[in-house]
Amino acid sequence: MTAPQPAPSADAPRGAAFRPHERLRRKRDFDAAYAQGRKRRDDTLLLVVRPNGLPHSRLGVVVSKKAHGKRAVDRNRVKRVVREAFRLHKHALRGGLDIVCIPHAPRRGPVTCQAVARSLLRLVGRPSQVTTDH
RNA sequence: GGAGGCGGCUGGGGGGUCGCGGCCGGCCGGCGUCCGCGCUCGCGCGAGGGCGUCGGGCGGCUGAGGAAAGUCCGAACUCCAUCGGGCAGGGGGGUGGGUAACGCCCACCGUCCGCGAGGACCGGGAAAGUGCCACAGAAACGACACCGCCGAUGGCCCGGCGGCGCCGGCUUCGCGGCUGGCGUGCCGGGAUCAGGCAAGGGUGAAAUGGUGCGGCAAGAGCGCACCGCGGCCGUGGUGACACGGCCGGCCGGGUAAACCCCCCCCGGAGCAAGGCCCCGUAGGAAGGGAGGCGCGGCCCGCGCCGUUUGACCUUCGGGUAGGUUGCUUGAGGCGGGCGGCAACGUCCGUCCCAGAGAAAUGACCUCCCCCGCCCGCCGCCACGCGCGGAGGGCGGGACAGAAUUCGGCUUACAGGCCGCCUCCCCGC
RNA sequence: GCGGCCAUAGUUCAGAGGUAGAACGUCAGCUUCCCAAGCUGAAUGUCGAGGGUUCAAUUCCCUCUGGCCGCU
Repeated sequence: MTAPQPAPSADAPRGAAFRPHERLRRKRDFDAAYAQGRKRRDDTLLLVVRPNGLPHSRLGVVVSKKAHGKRAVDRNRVKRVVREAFRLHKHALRGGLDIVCIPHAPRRGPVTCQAVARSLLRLVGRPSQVTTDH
């Protein structure tokens, strides 16, 4: 296997949990990220990244009604997909960051877990993990 | 067999890997506190236990909908000290029931639609008053004129007849006969006047009830029959109303989802309600100030604060987007008995069934089920690339995600299942 | 989550139960050597969608759709 492939996994590895302390839960967390963070983007995601001084990273997801549709079920699906991608690949991402993840409006089909994972690895992937994925 | 009506139910199923929220029970670790024990004169140190709290990990149970949606009604609950009057304002509107309540539900009535099963209806009042009814049309709220029809009756004009009266001419001795004029009478005509009439008049959404017969000068509910309308009476029904009889000839419309009248209902805000805790150069400064605030459109009533201790208002300054509670046992679900046509009520048994908070039910794989398309194979064949069967490949399986909680309504929705009923065709 | 408001020409807005208007903009002509300004004239709407009341609805009523605002 070559560079950052997302785990194609029918059977996902154990230990890839996503706990409440790994989330951005307060408005001030988001505000701090917007005020001090750096933006990184590709054609799938827009990330706002800020070092948080913790041993682990924290993730917040922003899904607007304008970009992802009026129905709550669609927006919730996008959030779950992003969290799932983060959960399965956080070991391959740089630690100690607050990450606000804003998916772009989908063109051609829904937001998929694999596409989000690919973007995360490209934008905030851990450099030492590039060749040792498996 | 075909077409349709109504009601109810369901809303893919099994397995695997990795995850998420909540509750419960152990385990490990940190911190706080308390207890007693050992060493020590003591400060203190060490091992242990209880409680609380935080974090990690393990096990068990559990975790979206019929609409969770829209927020259109109604309530519960909480706060507004109390909710008490009146006005204003808003809402509802056949009748009788159901319900905690409702604008909801059930049954019935009426009108309209459908061959029918059935369906639709914001369905009180227009002789209490006001407003509006464009264009067209003779006329639109009054009806009266206009066009038009008639002109029976009384006049007028024209023609005819000959009855009568008067006057005259011719003839006759005369009676009489013929003839002319006037008046009168009768008949016919004119539609000229008085007058009669409301049938008809391209219109229009709507024109003083409709159809038919009689009647008349022409007509007209003028008369009659049926229908429609109104009134009275009787019968049935709790009632809306229905049926029957008699009477009135019917002096008139529409619109109240226009104002309005009648009857009934309604205080306001909303779980970001509200309670507790934590934090807080804090009970700050300046100016105005005798009244102000509480309830929110107004008034009254009532209560509270204030005019020495300064209520209240304006500006400046300061603090807040933390925790916890409210938070899920409820007009509750399921099963059965009884009452009721039904909505529903009642009794008994049984069950506990999501409680998040940048917001949990997800991701991926696989098998089955259903549907559509394509491929080749087999069988039937009234050969129509039609039907049936096993198989392979591809695609699809709706609407949609709890946020204080219920009762409704409305809107969205693939497919499937069940029950009752109607109409048409065929066979026996 | 709860509560409130709006939708009419390309844009900003009027409007009343009876064939829908203003301003700006657009287009054409005149004027100018040319442009601007000025003058003259013209084009234009399923009145957000569906249903109901009415003879008649953009207006009145109901249901949707889209958009905007507020909350300690």
